[in-house]
Amino acid sequence: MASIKDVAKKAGVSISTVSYVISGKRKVSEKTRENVLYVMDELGYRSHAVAKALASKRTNIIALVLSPHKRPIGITEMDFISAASERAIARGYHLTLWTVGNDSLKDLQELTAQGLFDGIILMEINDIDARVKWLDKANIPFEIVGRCQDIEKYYYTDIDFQTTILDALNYLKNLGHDNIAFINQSKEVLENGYGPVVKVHKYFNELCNEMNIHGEEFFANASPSSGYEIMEHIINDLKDVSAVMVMNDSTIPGIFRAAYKEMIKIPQDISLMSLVTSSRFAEMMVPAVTEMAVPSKNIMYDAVNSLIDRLEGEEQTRHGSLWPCELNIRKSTAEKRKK
Amino acid sequence: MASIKDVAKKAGVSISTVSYVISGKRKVSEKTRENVLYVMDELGYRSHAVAKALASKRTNIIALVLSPHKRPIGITEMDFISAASERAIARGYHLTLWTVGNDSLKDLQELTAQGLFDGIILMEINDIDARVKWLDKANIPFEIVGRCQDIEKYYYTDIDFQTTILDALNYLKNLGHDNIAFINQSKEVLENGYGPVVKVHKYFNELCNEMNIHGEEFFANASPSSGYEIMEHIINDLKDVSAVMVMNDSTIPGIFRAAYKEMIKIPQDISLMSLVTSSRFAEMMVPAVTEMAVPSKNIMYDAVNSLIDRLEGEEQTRHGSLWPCELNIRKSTAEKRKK
DNA sequence: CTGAAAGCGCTTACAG
DNA sequence: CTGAAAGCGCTTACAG
Repeated sequence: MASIKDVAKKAGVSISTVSYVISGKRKVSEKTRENVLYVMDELGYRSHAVAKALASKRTNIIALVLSPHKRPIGITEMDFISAASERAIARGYHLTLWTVGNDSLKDLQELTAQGLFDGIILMEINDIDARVKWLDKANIPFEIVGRCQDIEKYYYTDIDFQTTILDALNYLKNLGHDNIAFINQSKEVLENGYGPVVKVHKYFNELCNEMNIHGEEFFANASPSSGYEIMEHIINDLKDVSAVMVMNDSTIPGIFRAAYKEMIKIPQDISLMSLVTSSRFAEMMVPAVTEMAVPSKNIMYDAVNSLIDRLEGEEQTRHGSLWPCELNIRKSTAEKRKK
Repeated sequence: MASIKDVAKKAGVSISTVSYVISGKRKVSEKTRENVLYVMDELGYRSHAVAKALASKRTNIIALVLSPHKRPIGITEMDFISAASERAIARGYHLTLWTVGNDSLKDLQELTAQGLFDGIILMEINDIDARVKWLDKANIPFEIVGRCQDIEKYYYTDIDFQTTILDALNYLKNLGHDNIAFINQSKEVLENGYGPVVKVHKYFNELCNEMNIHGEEFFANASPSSGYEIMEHIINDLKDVSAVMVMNDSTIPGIFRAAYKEMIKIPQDISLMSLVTSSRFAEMMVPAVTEMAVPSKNIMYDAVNSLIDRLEGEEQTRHGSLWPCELNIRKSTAEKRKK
């Protein structure tokens, strides 16, 4: 519990000198410096984060905002969180988790008013997002993980959905699949303008056209039963479909159940591929699911670094970066079977 | 950005009066009180968390310590984290995630020295845990999620493993299973004294004896392939085993794979039951797995409440509480088949 | 019932 | 190269 005052007294120098030894913001003679350092070590001095924050107007804490009620925290979200926490700590910051309720704008205002956070990382972005506008106007440093309207005005990191869908379709097409069903998230989420769903919806349809693939899109709730229903429909009514793509992890167990019930083998009869998933999830399925895996580490490293760089006043050349998902070929996809 | 000073000036009272209106720690005449409240609202005053923390020596931040490198964060951990964050926010606190590296004691010392945290929640406890002793000696309020040596000296919340195993064995026995294989975590983890593994190891063997069940315990790494190997062995070499119990989520996909390969049906030929799992995980399996689900909300609510109660100087009657896992019967268990 | 003032442990302009 | 001092925005004993 030694304070800077104790160190100063014992070292026979002023408080400011100790402070400058620590921060390096002013030249200190080598002799005093060494002496101060020695005393600091002897007393086991650690700077008091709160006092430092009050004086310097910097807390070294950043907040990650999540709304678990709107979008439950799954493995993918968890990967984001731990990557962010790791990166923040590595750069000398703390990461706090701020789980907001329904009125997320109001919660965000509460959060920032306390002056506890140097910066904010916003996830689960809608195309028109009141929080983004407010943070911008309030002049609070923030980083978007996702994209929204006028994204070029802000700092962001996101998945490159276009490349992701292109890579996925290419992979399936090379296996001979040219009639593909795609299970997206719910229509409601699409209409709310949730970025990933909007983008994937757009690119899937565009790229199928360009690539001469017959693509049919379905919207499912985040539940196994919803996946079950749609898969039943695909198996029974759409006999030409030979591959199913999903961007809705929760439906996957239902898809397997329907296939099992209808005696359809994955991948022999129908190939299954998951988009924007966590590897840890895809590996848990039996058979393990071929996926386009979210590069969560890359994304969060970028986001946290960009935010902290700005907080520390570094030059910013970058405004945003996009990371495609990575193809992990596992056991749920195979060549289209000859009829 | 209105400060307490602005409010005081505009309301025509002293700073201390404003402060006392906010805290309620001193009687203020109804008239002044209302006036101050009115001005506060008008100026949109919010107390500055950092200044408040420095003056009051209370930051209202608690830290949750995790070591993701030792024990990757799965769905169960995630449930703990979000329950804790939710509870903390509901009580006016922030929850920060502190992910420590290999030398977790040193990291913990760093963490606490900064004076940023009012209290600490420690998870992933070993039977002999240097961090517990150190926190105790340093007189830092902390709560243990788990148990260790001399646990009655500390505050803790944990799973009631004895009841959990008892309930699980009873359930299986009532289905006619009296020859049960149990897949625990690795021998290494057991020898390191990791609480859940030590306890389940003990109770499984004790209770099987008492209940006249033939129980055989296996130790597996946290990987599908490890589950695959053991399940192959069970199927081929232990023909009398009719039920498998697991406390090692990561092995489960491997167990299913081995069953599938050996043409063993779950649950018709062998029942499968998972212990200390998250429902979200168990429901993802096909078939959905019968489990003893971790009551993560209850546990974290208890832990966070107990810690905050102590921080706020409330009387503590409770020292520790134990929560049994809850039986969720799903599709992976059935009556023992007649030979 | 209320105010003036010290103090929390730092940072940083000001002065020498 | 270094020190004395103001100030960050609060809380709380002290005084009346």
